[in-house]
Amino acid sequence: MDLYNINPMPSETIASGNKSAISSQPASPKRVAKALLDWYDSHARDLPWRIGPKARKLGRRPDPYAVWLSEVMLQQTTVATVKPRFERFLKRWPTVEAMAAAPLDDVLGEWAGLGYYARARNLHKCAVAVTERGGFPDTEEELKILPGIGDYTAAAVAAIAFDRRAVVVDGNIERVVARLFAIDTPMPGAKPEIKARADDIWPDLRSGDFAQAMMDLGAGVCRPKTPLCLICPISSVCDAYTQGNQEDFPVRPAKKPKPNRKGAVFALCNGRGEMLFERRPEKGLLGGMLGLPGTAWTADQKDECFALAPVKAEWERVGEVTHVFTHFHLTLDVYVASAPKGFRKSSDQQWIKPEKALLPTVMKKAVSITQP
DNA sequence: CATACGTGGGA
DNA sequence: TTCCCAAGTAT
Repeated sequence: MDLYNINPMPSETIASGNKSAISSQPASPKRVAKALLDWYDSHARDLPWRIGPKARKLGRRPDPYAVWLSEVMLQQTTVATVKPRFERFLKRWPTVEAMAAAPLDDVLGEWAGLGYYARARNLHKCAVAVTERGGFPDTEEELKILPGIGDYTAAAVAAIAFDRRAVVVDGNIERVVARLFAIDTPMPGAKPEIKARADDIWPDLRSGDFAQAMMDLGAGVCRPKTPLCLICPISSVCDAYTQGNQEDFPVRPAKKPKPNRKGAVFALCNGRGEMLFERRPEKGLLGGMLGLPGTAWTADQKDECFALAPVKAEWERVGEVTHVFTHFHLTLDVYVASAPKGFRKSSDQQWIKPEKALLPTVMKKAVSITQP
């Protein structure tokens, strides 16, 4: 017998987590929403971009700029990673106008290490667009037009920053709803059904708090592995919990294996402790970021890669680095040389002290093994 | 609809 | 170690 497949205990005997739990039927949408909002009132996470439920009820609203910035940073990125980076961004550019006025390369540099660099390019583009129109739009429809703002972010900003009723569906809410209604359609086909079921229980009031309540529940209670159903405020109306198979939802298709790719990068050093970097093409992998010059990254490694080196020199192989991208494994040979006399960098290249270069992680790894 | 697009942390 | 995946978007 599954540990969790039991009847709900009397609320007094359960951890303080679900004092606000729904105790009995009927499980109307309104009761589900109330149970989650009550739970949020006492269990909301304290996050730097968030106005907590108490202050929110007193009329305080979060800065749309901060909400937007946090939502973009949180796309496919953990809260723990985002927290300090969000603080740095907000300190450096306190307003959307300030960010819009900054050079794109500064925004990319501040983003270095966070991944999915199209987000940073779109972040800057969006800041410019918002500044031109005099501020953030306050509807889902208008938000979704902006660069880097899709279904999720448009709904999240509309709900959290502007208190619009918007059905917000991220990975957490997807999981909560899939379990709540035991939706066994495989992802991503289940998305329309999940959105519809979320819509059913979504309240007209406190839409933003409800979105955050669902996300907090998904992150801390209705977790992907070993969900804490015993302290869940809505376990008694959860179909998956009733069936005892909460971990089976949502249903995900088997993942495909990642192919291997190889390449080489060339670390050219000058006499001033600097290294030669170049700006990567605007589109594609690590687009717009600084990196070491090198070969393309392909399935078959070529023996003679030195044609792609920045200059003919005494290249010494110092080792290799491995890195895992979303869709492939990379092994990078790393070569080092001193710039020959009379070497002239091209206009798209720049000399930077390696410890000061703002680089994507894979490039940081490559640079690190060139250091003594 | 499928694929490209990063990274780090936890089990 | 290996696998999973975290507040997705663009094409």
